[in-house]
Amino acid sequence: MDVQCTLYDLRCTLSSVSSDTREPLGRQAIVARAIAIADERGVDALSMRILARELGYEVMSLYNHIRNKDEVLSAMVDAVAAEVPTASVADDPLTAARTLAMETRAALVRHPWAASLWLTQWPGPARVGHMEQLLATFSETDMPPDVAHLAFHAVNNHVIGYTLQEQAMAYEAGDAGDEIARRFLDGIAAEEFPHTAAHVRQHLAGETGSSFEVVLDLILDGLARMHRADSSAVGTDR
Amino acid sequence: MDVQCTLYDLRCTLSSVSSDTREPLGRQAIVARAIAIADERGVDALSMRILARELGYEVMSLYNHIRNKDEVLSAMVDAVAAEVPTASVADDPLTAARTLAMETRAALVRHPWAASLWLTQWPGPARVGHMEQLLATFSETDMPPDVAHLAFHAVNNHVIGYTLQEQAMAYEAGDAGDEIARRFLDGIAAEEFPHTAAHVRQHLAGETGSSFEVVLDLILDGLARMHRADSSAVGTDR
DNA sequence: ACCTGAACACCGTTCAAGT
DNA sequence: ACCTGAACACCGTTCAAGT
Repeated sequence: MDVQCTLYDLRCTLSSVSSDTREPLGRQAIVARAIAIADERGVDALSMRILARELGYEVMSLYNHIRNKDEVLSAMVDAVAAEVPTASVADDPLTAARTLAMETRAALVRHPWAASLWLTQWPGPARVGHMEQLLATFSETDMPPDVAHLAFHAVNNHVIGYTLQEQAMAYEAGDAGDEIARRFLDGIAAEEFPHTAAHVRQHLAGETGSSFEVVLDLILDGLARMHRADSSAVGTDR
Repeated sequence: MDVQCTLYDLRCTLSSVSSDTREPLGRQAIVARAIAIADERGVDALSMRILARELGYEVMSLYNHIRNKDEVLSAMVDAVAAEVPTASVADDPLTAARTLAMETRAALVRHPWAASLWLTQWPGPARVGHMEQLLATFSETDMPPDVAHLAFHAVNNHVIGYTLQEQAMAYEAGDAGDEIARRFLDGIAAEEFPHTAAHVRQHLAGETGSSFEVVLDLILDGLARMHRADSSAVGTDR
């Protein structure tokens, strides 16, 4: 027993002196590595076993620091939510909402796996903070509460829905996102589906740049108009 | 060899006469059963092994009729797309687009697993038909092509984004969708996140019924206004 | 032509044992 | 306190053998 202790201590000493290249395991290190893997190779390539190997540990060691894989995924999205900068207080509420939407989208584009997890994973603190912020900006407008409620969902849906849709399009293609559109075009009978063929061709021609912003503005303008119509009570709308 | 053939034939005869309760295997039967399982227990509960067992076959038999699981999933969404009734030709284009959006949403609500597959799975014939139809209705308006292109994405994003978002909310709760909202409310500090707490309370109070339609109309109105502004060239907009 | 047993290379997670 | 070997109950898919 004396011997055992000595050997153990020796090993600890040795490893602390040098030789042990791996960083200490912990929730933060795990999540950071998971994000790196998902960024590089997609969420599908993220397994607990691979995650552990890349960290230099065995699979089971992870469970000393996190409850299960779901907790890792939750923490990953929350990290993305934390990347979204808080909107400037100086701006008027609606443009603050606009830039918040743009920044959220930017974060989701930086981490293409995040949009779908955003929907399915239980919201962590950063996500709740993000909600709070968007809701706060709408409450600073003079929208009535029910319109503000609506505004939150409309903007949120657009940000996530648009990004998901876009990423689904580019999913299988490598950097050349066109590849997939071209393959799709080849697959359908252009004479039977003329509008679809034309639509895809518009995409290939790149005539579809900033539609995220255009639709976002359309929604925000619609909301502004809505509450203006509301507050002017009797409609001298036109 | 003679004996073998006889035995085999005998078994075939017997089974065709009675005894063999299971229906013949085929692409259609497989997809139908897969949809039934996903409807009842969710997509996560759908494995090839379970699917085969419920059909009365071994797993590997499935691969005589379909290439892989992905093909099954693709066929499942396409079946949902096929459920969406074609819009009446009598309506004016924008209301036709509106009812098409509503019907699509209804189909996605009937099959809660379908919305996320809609985004990730390669579109089959019914999905292409669905695209074609929505694009066709917008092209029948007098929108310029670029606005029609935008309209397609805006409406599509809303339908899928809204439904996904909504289902994410109700995901873990059983029939009582409130359960999850209440749990969320308990989890956050109401004084730190007042707007978020208020928002969730609005949901619990049920003050949030038809927001899908309201936002849809907001988008469609915005689009109509947009092309009206476009076509009247010089803006006598107000 | 269609069904299937055995096998392969994976999963996430638990539990008891190690230091 | 933290790490880990062995094991459990799953996956999707292939291949060669059966009738």
